[in-house]
Amino acid sequence: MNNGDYKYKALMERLKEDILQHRLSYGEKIPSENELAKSFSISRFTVRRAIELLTNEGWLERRQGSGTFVNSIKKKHTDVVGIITTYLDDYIFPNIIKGAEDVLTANGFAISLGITGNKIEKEAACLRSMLDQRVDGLIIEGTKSALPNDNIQILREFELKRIPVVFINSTYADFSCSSVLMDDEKSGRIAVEYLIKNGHKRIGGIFKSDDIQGQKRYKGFIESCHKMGLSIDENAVLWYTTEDLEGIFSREYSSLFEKRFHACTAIICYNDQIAIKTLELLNREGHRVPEDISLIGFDDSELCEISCVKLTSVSHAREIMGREAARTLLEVMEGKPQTNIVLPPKLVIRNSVALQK
Amino acid sequence: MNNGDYKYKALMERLKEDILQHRLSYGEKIPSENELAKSFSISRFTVRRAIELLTNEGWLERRQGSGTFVNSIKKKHTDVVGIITTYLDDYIFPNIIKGAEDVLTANGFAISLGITGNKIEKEAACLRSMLDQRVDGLIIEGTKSALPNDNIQILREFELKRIPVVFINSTYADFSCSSVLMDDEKSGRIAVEYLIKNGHKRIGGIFKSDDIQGQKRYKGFIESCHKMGLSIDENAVLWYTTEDLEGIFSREYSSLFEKRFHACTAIICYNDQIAIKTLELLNREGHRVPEDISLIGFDDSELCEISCVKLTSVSHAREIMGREAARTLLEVMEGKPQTNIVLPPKLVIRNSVALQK
DNA sequence: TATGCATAGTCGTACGTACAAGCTAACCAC
DNA sequence: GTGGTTAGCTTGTACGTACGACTATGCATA
Repeated sequence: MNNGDYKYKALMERLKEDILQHRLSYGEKIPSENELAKSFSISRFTVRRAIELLTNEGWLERRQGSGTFVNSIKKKHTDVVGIITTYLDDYIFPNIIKGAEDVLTANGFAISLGITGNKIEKEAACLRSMLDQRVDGLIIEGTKSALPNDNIQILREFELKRIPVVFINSTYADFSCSSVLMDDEKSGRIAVEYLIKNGHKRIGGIFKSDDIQGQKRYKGFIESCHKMGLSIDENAVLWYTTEDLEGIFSREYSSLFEKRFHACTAIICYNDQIAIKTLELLNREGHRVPEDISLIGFDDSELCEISCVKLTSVSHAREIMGREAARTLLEVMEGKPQTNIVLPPKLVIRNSVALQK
Repeated sequence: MNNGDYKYKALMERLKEDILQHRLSYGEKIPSENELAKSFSISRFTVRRAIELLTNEGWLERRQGSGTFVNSIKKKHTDVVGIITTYLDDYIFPNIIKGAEDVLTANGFAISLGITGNKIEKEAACLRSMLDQRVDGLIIEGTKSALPNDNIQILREFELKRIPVVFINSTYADFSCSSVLMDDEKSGRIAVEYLIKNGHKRIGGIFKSDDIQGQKRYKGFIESCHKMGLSIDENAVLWYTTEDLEGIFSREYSSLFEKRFHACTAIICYNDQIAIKTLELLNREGHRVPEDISLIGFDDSELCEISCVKLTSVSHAREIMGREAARTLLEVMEGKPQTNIVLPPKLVIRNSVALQK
């Protein structure tokens, strides 16, 4: 025995490895303490120490009078699943979480919740907390998914510990796992095609740059524009980040707004929240929606119905996304392979788009 | 040593008791293994076994070379706080949860979420899951708070394990702990007084019977009626339970509705959800709100703004309740005494109440 | 065939001993 | 006084031994 590598630790490692390599399989009885002691030339005390620690960690289960058995995976479960989203209290997030909650609690899982506020440091804290809590699985909506993200390091720890992860709404470029997404490019295309069908030719857009969803919706937007033979005025595409949100709709910036969009007959807004803010700004500046300018949003949230002008929007699956994410997670937890689900959006027509003559 | 009561368990119990009774205080060094062995006339091996188990449970901390110390409370923490509410995705619940989430994560706590759907069995499952997860504290909105509830048995386990509990919205009659409530009686009074001020004399009500909030709002309702010299037509007070909800607003029952409320000029509805459903039913039957009949709701939720007739409602503290509940919980976790906070409601006037001539 | 009992094998508790590793405080040399 | 050394304390690892508690199995008996 050399400095630091103790016999009981060696035995623990050996047994763990045997389990991971399936030399010992779940439910199987391992050799008795005396046998292990003899074959490793150590005392029974030391064997017991190793087995005790492995039992605490959930690898083994001892039955007095019978023997020691490799634990079935189930027993290692904490029966807690983590859900990390950017927001909780507004917009479509309560619905997504509820969908997941429905499925998970029906399957006997408790839920640990993390809210990032779309801040990378908060995401890191949430992820680490989930690891500390030893969740059995994780549903996560990525934070600033279009930017390089250091938290992938922490996600790799989930991989190492064989904790399944399902992404919703977006994925990180450098991390492969299951996902449940909207077909955001299609959403973008649907929006543009509807506007063009209504005679609009000069279409502006407001998109979120730090978010994959924003980029994909933009991609659908330009694709459809090209396909339909419309040129894109890059001046009429406004990009913003999470941190810009308050600024761009403030009074100081309304002249900027005017300048960028004055030639447009319609604006595609990254989501309903932006669409409503745009609507308010336009009204403030004396423009009427949809008579002077048409608006279209995304996600078909409750916001669409709140304003006086009911907002036309491209739908988000919401509860269904939550349910699908939970279902996918449960499948992966049972050993099934990764899957990537893409949900189809639908146009929900209301009153914010007018026919352009 | 007699059957079953082992020496190491006896020592464990003794040490635990010493800690709980503050004969050993946090951070203090306990006698060395050899001393304990001598004074209890057991071997050092047995002492080590007891101390090892207590260390695993978080009571003690060993430092090689220094000694064994009573753990400061902090170390026993899982840093997880449970939140159990009846619903999650709609109404005011996202706001309440968000308020609590804000405060808790700012203080380094993770959140475990339980949703009961106002079902007692689901509440039991949530509570047990929280115990399994060893949460450090619990914020709970009671399920069917006006009915006797067996889950108090489980809540007593929280008491035993010294896990602080804070109730929101309502409390259970037989279980005393901290709470953050709305002043629901006052809410009821405010609603009635506003209607009376607007000339209404025949006021009906729809209240939830399985819920303390429902009973308190009703109490405020009748108190104010008596004070203002109005008699109450019991026929015009409709009680319902969680399970009735779909039924009473269905088409088959609209004649019942008609019969109960035909003499009323105004109806006080248990909450905005009920008010909106009542509004829809009344519209369906050809009554106009507020011209033919006035409506008033509770909780000042987003629903108030959604319908074509904006709903006058008595406010709920929402985020503030969540924040206060979290703040209270953190205080109790730090050893401060129980507190019961009552938040004041406010009337939010919109368009669903007309002046009665 | 069904029942009950003895038994061998397993883990659980408990003792004693020895030495290693880590920490602290007292001590001594400067 | 300062700084390094060391003695003596603590917990950690490891051995051997003994017996108790529990389980499964198979044999003897009814």
